Formats: sequence, structure tokens, C-alpha cells
Amino acid sequence: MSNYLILTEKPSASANFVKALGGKTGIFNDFNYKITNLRGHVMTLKDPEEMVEESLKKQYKSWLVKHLPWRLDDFSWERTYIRQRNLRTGKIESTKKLVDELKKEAKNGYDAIVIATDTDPSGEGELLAWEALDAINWRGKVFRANFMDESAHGIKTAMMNLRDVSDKHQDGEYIKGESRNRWDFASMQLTRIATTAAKKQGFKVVAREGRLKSVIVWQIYAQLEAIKQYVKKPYFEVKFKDSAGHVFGRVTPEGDVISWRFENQADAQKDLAQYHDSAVVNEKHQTRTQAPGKLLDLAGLAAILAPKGFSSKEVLSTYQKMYEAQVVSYPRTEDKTVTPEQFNELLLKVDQIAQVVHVDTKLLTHRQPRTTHVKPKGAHGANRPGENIPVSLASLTKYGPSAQAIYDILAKNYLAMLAEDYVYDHVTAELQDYSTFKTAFNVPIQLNFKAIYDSQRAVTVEDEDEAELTGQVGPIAQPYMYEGANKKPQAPTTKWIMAFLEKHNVGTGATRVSTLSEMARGTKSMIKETRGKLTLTETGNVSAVMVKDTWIASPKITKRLFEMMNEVGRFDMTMPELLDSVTKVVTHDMPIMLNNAEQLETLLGQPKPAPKRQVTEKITGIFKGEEITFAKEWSGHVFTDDELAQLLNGAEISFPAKSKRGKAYTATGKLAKQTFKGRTFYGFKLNPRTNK
DNA sequence: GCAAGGTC
Repeated sequence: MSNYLILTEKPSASANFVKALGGKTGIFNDFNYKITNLRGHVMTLKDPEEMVEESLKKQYKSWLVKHLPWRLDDFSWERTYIRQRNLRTGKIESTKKLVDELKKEAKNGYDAIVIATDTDPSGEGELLAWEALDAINWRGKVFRANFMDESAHGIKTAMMNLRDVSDKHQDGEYIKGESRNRWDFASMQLTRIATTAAKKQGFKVVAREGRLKSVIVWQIYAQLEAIKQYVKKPYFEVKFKDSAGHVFGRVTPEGDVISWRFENQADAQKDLAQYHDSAVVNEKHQTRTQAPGKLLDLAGLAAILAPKGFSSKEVLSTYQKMYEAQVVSYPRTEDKTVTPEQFNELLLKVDQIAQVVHVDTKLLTHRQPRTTHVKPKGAHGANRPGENIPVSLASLTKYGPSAQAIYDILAKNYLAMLAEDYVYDHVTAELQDYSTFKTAFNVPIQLNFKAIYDSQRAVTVEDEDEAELTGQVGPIAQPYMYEGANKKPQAPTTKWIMAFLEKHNVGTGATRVSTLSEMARGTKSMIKETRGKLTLTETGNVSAVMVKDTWIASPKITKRLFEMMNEVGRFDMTMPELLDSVTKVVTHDMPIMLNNAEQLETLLGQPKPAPKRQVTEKITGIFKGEEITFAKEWSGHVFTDDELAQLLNGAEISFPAKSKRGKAYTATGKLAKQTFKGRTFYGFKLNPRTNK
């Protein structure tokens, strides 16, 4: 019997395989198997200068524009291990250990390795598997197991339908992934161009300009500009209102010039004079229903939590900890549905979950799977409560500040699916004398799922709320002058940018949240996220101006890249042909960026001079028999010669000083050996404060 | 100093 090593993408997938096949090792179909796992990508491309021959190193290390665009044939496309901070422990870890262990395991006489990484249309699963197989120098047979979901059935079916992909060059999915990877890597040239050109103009920032970051930063910039440029243009038109406040207006055709709408109030007044009170007729009531909204993914959850003051970074790390405790399901899913198995598993626990989040279980009457929410596809399933139910919301605090809010929303949104549809009365009516004037509004009859949670309202970019009106229409309506205005562009928010990226398919579900969070982090941060509202830092503004009118900042670039990836996957295009397109983008965008750099100062004002380091005068003297150097100044007070002598003698001195808050006090202390950030130095030290 | 992608 053959021996196969099954290589899954991550520990959670490995656990599902163990469950499906009945053990970490065993016999399945006609082979012995052992299941092991990667941890996402375990290898990454080396730095550009490490992938070229010695004589080219210098030019590929340079950020100067004269060395660009690169000749992509110069690269060996070699990979190396990844060193990264662990989200949970905060420690830097290398993937070397995992790769070494895999290499050791692979020597245990396997006839083949089965790639059982996630099935993803971009070929990422094949890519990360082949990265590992290449790293361990695997020369044996390779099979691919494609599973549609991680249910026992899905996994077993995949394991009975193995495809031979031993020659990776014949594996279209791998070629796709590899192309995507190299294209993105080569796009870093644009960061070098933008950064170098901006620097020449005095803007000392790193302007990171990939096809994801540049799109995000440009969208935010353009939106903030649109808000700045917005000029309110009021307009006036005749509408009618009945005694209950129902408004009757004319339907305004999109784009057309509207003859009944006036810029000038006096003209509208004149128009108003032509109308008289009219009876309301043709009142119709239609009972309509609305189904609960979609289940959530991490981007949706992060978007909902942002206005509550939780950053994406906070949500990501807290969610991960909750996942490891199995309180919530797998984080980085793109699924917005669950499988029937997943549905039934959680169904046993919904009453318990409802108690934790204080939802009336009487509302949970729709316990049959909804075909809109439960589908026999997907892997980990939509984000939802996990198998371990917390005793209370309060008990979740140990996972992080946002833990209670995460669970509350996740649970309520899932429970909403188990409630009945929202039922409402759709009311329409029109005017007897002016039949083009109509009204339409909804009156709730039964809230049902909306009494638990309305995710649609929480996730979609909000339009003006329809006023919820009740009561009868009519009997008559009176004309009045309605004042409207062109709409002010909405402020950029996390929710808004997520909707944009999802619509244009830029980035993946797993990376959007983490990229946004990364963009808001550290000294090179491009954006600021405050309660979900997005603004740009100096680096962000420079990065945005630099990509004005470029191809890289257009979401069409991602669309085109994915189209080409599909062609490469079908062997209708070669990888070099695909990579030629990134060189074209660089060639096209380079002169535009150089031109944009010239406009930086006009658009953003003077470049900020780099903060000058305060140079404090130092004094050298003998202190306790040792020659030392220390600052001649402390908190704005320059020591007198007399004070310096006293300090070197080890004596205590006092002088008037001001606290950080500006409060006057008398500083008393002496010279002392101190430490700051692990370094020893001599300086004036305040006496320890005694409690009054 | 740089990409986007995956993961703990």
C-alpha cells in the first residue's frame, strides 16, 4: 500500500482532516496517510538584490529612478524563510522550524505528498504548497486534493479524487499564484519611484504604492478632496404634505434636467402659486417581507466595530484569541454562508447563545436552514459563535477590549437568521388632482429578525434614513415649498472603504482588514482610523498625490491582473507575458509620478522639515572620582556654575521649575547615575516624591 | 525603506 503525506494549509484545516479521515494517521481508500500542516505561506521572495547576480546587486538595491524599470528576467525568484511577529505571543518567529520539520517528515518514506491546502480561485493554495515543497527539495510524486468544503464528506470526496500535479509547471493553479506573487513583487518599483521623487521635493516619507495600498490611499484622498470642494447648492420644488406628514413628490429621473426644480426660491414660489390642495386617492397597502441580512465576515465585523472605537488591529488580535479558545469560528474566512453540517452543529446551542446575548428565544422560530444563508459550499463557514459558549459576555473580557462587542454582534447576527422575516406594510398613494405626485412608505407590522439584529443596516453605507411614518394618508394634502440640496459626499470610513474594495474585488477578505490596520500602524502610517473615520497622515497625503492619474491606483489594475491570471492558468498566456504588464504599468506611471512630485508642494504645502534633534550642551567633570559627562540643562533650567559644582560634589540643589502641565514648583534633587531605555547615563535626578 | 498574500 502507498504512503501519502497530506499537507494542509493550517492547523484548523488539519484538525478538520483528522476528524474527517478518522485520525492523524491511518488508512483511507487504498493508501496509508499522515496529516500535517503549514501555517499559510512559509516562504517569501528574497529581496530584489538577493535575486540577481553579483554585478547587478548595486543597481537592484538602489532606489534611484534611473535604475528603473527592472528587467524581470534578471531575477532568480528564489525564496527565503519568513520572520514575523506572532499575533498572540508578540514574539518574532521564523518559519524555518516548520520547514525543517516538514523536511524531516518527508524523509519517512512517502510515495507522494498530497497538496490539501485551501482551494482558492487565485491559486494561492497551490502556490504556498509548492513554496514549501520546493523549500524541502521534494522530488517525489505530488497530488492535489481539491475540497469544496471542510466537512467530512467534502474532505473524503477530495481524497478520493486526487490529481497528479507532480510537474508544477503543468499545474495551472500554481502558475496563477506564482504570477500573482511575482507581479505584486515587481510592483514595489512604484514605491521606490514615488519615495525617491517625493524625497527630491523635500517630502521625506516612504510612499508605499502597491495595487492595494495606493487604491485605498487614493480613494480616501479623493473623497476628502470632494468634501473640501463641496459647495452646497440648494434647490426648491413644490411638494405636498398631508396632515400626518406624508410627503408627496414627483419622481426625479436620473440625469435629466428637471423642469420643476428651481435654483431660485422666487421662481419656485411662483410655481407654488399654481397648485391647490388636493384629495389623496388610490391608497394601496401591500404586505411585504424582508429576510435577515447576510452572515458576517471579518471585514464586515471590523466595519461595524470601528465606530464603537475598536481599531481593526484590536479586533483582529482579540478575534484570534477568541478563535483559539473556540469561542468564535475561524477568523479569515471569506464565506458568508454556512454548510448544513455547520448549521446543524450550532443549532443545538442557539438557545444557550441567545441567553448570553440576551435575545428572547421565543423569536428563534425559523430553525429550518434558510437557502440564502445555508449552502453546501465553503470551507470554514461565515464568522459565527464557536462551539464553546461563554458563561457570560463579561467573562470574555480576558480576550481583549473588543471581545464582548465581537461576541454580541456575531451572536445576534447569527441568531437573526433563525428569526422570521421582517413584515411591513408598504403604503402607496397619490394625489387626485396631480397624479404625478406620489408617496410611498413602510410601516412595520412585525419586527421579527430586526428585533435581534439588522446587519444590512449595520454594514451598508447609510443613505438618508427614510422617515418611518405611521397612520392613515390623506384625506387631503397641501402644497408647500420643499428645499433640498445636492448631497454632501460622505466622510470616508472603514465601512465605506471596505465596501469599495469588495465591490472592485481589490484585496482578499483575509487581507483587507489586516492591510488597513497595517496602514494605520507605526512611523510609516498612511492613515488614521478614529472611531471608524479615516483621515490621511502626511505620508498618506504624499502617497496619494504621487499616484494621481496613475494606473496602479486604479482598481481596474487588479481586475486586469486577475483576468490575465486566468489566462495563464489556462495556458493561454505565459507568465513572462503576464509579467510584462507590470513593467508596462511602471513605465506608464513613472513619468506621471515624477510630474506629480512637482505638484506636491502646491497641493500639500511646504514639506515638513525633519524634526530637529535637540542638542543639549554637555558638561564634563569629576563625580565620585570618575570623569563623567552630563547635560548642562534639565527641563529648561540651565545650571549655574555654582550649581554644577554642587552637583559634582554630590550635593542637593533646588531651583524653580515648571511641570509638564505648566504648574510652577521647586525642583529638588542631585546628580545620579540613571538608566533610560536600557542605557546608563548621568544627570540631574529629582528627589523621590514624599506623600503629603 | 519597498508588494500582496497566507497564517499564529
